[in-house]
Amino acid sequence: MSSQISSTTTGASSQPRYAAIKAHIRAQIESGEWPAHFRVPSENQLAQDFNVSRMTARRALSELTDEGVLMRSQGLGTFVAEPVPAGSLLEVRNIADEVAARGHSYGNRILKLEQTTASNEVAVALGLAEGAAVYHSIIVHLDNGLPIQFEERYTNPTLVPEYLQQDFSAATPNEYLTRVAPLTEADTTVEAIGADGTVAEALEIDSGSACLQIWRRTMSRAGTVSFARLVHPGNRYRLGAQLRF
Amino acid sequence: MSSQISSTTTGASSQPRYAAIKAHIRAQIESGEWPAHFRVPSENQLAQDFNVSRMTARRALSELTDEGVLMRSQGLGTFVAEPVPAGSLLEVRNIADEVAARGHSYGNRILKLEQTTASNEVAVALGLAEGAAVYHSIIVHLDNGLPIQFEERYTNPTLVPEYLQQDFSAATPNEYLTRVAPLTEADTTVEAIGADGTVAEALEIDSGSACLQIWRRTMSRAGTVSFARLVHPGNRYRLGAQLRF
DNA sequence: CAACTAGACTTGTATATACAAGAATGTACA
DNA sequence: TGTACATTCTTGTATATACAAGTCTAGTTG
Repeated sequence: MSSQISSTTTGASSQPRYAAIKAHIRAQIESGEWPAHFRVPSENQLAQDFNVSRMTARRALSELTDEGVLMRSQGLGTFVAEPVPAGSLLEVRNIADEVAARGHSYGNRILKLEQTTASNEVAVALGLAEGAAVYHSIIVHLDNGLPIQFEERYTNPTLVPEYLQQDFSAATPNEYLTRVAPLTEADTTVEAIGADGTVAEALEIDSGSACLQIWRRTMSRAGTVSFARLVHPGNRYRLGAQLRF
Repeated sequence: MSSQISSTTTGASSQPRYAAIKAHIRAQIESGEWPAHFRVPSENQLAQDFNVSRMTARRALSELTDEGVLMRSQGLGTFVAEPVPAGSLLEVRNIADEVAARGHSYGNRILKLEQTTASNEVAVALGLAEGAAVYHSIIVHLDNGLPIQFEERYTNPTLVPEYLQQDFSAATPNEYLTRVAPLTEADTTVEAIGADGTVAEALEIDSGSACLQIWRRTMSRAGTVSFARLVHPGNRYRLGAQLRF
């Protein structure tokens, strides 16, 4: 019943031997044969079944553990892990939609809309050379007339050439960008900061008061589209996410 | 010329030998000594420097590669990867693991561990009657001795009766809870606040300075297990997430 | 019966060794 | 000059071995 691997030589050709063991285990789990908490064969057992050394069998189990597929416990054994949530919550949502969903009126103030040269930080984030031309916009979003988000955005002009000509009082940058350059990926970082002078004035809050700052790099197939810094007054905004296991 | 291993016994005591190598490499990178794209010593070089076998040095490099800290290329060498954002937003992760993953030492201070009665807010969150008995704990988590998280937690005693008897210096509440009551779902809310007196003192920061506050309700099959408020100093913590579309 | 102990598992760490395979640098030869 | 080859780095795969350490079971002992 056990599959016998014939070739003695190590660096066979196509794929390493531990990959075959990983594939086998994955197949059992995906077929439902091995449910969550099922105890998978031990290292020694797998080594025997697949005719490899224990260290090779171990590698298969270790990698699957790192990948969240299995769980191991010294002395007990190796078990199939709970299925992962995988679902990406915390969608990249349009602030205007969010305000509308609350039944409030949306508005904005465009503080800046210009072409400038990329600083080192911006260049790295957008994958451009330092000093390259980039579009730069600063917009304050209003919820029932009250500032709710300070948006500073750097956009890649090679991917979105008509950015500066847009009417952002009609459609937000986010809305426009997702239409012209469908997103494939986004890096998001959340941190707490004290508002500096510029932000405080724009959001009509005291300088130094706690704000939620979100950095977001959005990428489409062609490259990094845009790099935005979104600042919310701490007491007027919350980020929510629901995770499932 | 071959490395002479003095101590014959393998499992020394505190931490494995490859961990020391990982920590060393991390330190060089974090100090700026080794910038992005810097070529790190080869497996053989590290093996010699740290007086371990090549396979042990290799393990350190491999794990750091899996963690996104390094990049390897057969025939060329091992290089420092582009810096990536910290913390992971989506997964409900153990703060102790997160600290350990950074190669830092974890510690905590238990400020409170008691049984009390549920306020209205707590009762609603846990699905209990107002005034019902709940467990209440306050713990400060340390990263290299520096406070990095203030954790205030209310736990449902009907689901986790032995909560108060746990030794939280050994396993964090998160760790313990996920063991005894496997999670099925979690609500997470992130906001920015100014630190109040209690939090400021516990985190050793100035009162009023910006903090990331995370509310998290964790549910298992049997009901709502726990309701936690996690406060991070804004300048010592970031939440990151990578979303795919 | 309870408590301890010894063994038989398990995973975890560490080493020494071998060969495969990618990449760079030199050197010899046409 | 330039191509081909050998050398020497590097990382990647695989094995055999040893001991450490966690967990359970069965047997022994008080």
